[in-house]
Amino acid sequence: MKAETLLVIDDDQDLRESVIEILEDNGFVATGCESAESALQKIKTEVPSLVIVDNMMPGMGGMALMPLLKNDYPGLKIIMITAFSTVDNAVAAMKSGADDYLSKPFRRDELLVAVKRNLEELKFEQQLSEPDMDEALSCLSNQIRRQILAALAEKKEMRFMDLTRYLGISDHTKVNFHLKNLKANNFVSQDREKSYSLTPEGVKMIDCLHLFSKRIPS
Amino acid sequence: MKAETLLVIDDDQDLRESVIEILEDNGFVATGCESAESALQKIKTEVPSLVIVDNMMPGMGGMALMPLLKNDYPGLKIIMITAFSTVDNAVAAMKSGADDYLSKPFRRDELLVAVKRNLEELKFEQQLSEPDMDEALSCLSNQIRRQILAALAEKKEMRFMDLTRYLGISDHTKVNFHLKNLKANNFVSQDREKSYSLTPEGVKMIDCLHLFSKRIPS
DNA sequence: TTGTGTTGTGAAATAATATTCACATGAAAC
DNA sequence: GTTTCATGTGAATATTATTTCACAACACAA
Repeated sequence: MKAETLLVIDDDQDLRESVIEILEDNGFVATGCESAESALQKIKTEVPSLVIVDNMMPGMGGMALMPLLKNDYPGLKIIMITAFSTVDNAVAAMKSGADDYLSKPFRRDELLVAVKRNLEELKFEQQLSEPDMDEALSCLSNQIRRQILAALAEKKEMRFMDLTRYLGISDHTKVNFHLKNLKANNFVSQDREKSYSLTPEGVKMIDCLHLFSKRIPS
Repeated sequence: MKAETLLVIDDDQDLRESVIEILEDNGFVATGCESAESALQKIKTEVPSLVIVDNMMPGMGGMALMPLLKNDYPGLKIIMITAFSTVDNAVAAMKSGADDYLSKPFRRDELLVAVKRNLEELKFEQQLSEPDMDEALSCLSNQIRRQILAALAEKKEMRFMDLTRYLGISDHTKVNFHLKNLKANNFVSQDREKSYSLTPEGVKMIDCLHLFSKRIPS
């Protein structure tokens, strides 16, 4: 995994270089651009993980640049810095795609906190194709298993044959098959009395399903 | 399609009622709650399209309420209003899930513009045709397809062989197979120039994956 | 004891998914 | 024009997932 690079876009050379220095002092790899236009050019050859962009610049301003960047590089994190900050401006910046917003002058640690936090979030978001998501999703991709989870979420605890009848499935071994699968994935557990119930992980899965169906009402 | 309802959450009865009146004068259906807690309760029985929430309230504040709402009802639009607004507070509000932010006191038309704009956005987002859960989940249960979606989300647009190489898969027909699947499910489309990109539904799937990965790491 | 319902196992059959291979087309490069 | 790469198809194969079936242990009631 290659190092994350940061790009500082600001027409004020002093500020730009001092920001770069702060970042480099803290182990980041940072470069600079003096305008939005040159930044767009530069990013074509190397896409940074995060850009820090000034609002007011000759030519294209930071506010106009951000939608372009987010459009071409949706994963890119953007921190906007601005001298004459107002609430409205901050809200507009966030709506235009800024992930964070700093008012000038800012302290060195404010900058670093913002940078680190956003890089953390980026890393987190990039974890999309993780292995244990595999199991969870393939488990959930089966309708009967979803029904079982839903039934257990509803009834809290059920015995085997009650469950199969509840689901209206005639072949009990079929239910058993899926139940075993859920047990193996630790979404369902069986207590001493042979009753089945959701594990905490199972409850989480139900949660996910709810989010899903809310996000995908059909 | 039933009328959109708006919910105004504010402990200040005068302000709450005047906001509701403004909204009703303009043809909206609006109700009120005097606390975050009672709002959570109320929303369980009827989910509004948009909520207007005050920042400072006894008990749970608006800032704490928003993530809860966004978590349970991701489609819900939230406008935060606040008396002592600062840039930092506005930024924090937007990061916590606010879709818009108004400083008190606000003019009647500021409120109305914000409400209308957010309801427009909501309508727009809902117009995208919705995939169903079975298809969505079985599509997402395959790792390569998730990687393709993630790659396209990241790069916005890719040609076939670039995608194949990007994923590090030697057999291009394998990628083709999954790409065809994604195309068939309308998560990915191909433009005139043979480049592949996410459809709006595909973007939604990426969203769902994010929801997922935020929940799974226990 | 005999029957009846519950809860299970494992193997075999079947269905669904995924991978590989052999080949084809058209565009660009040499 | 020949080579090379990008893009793609369809059939054969391999792999997984799911269903079905035959059977068995146990409890409990008639």
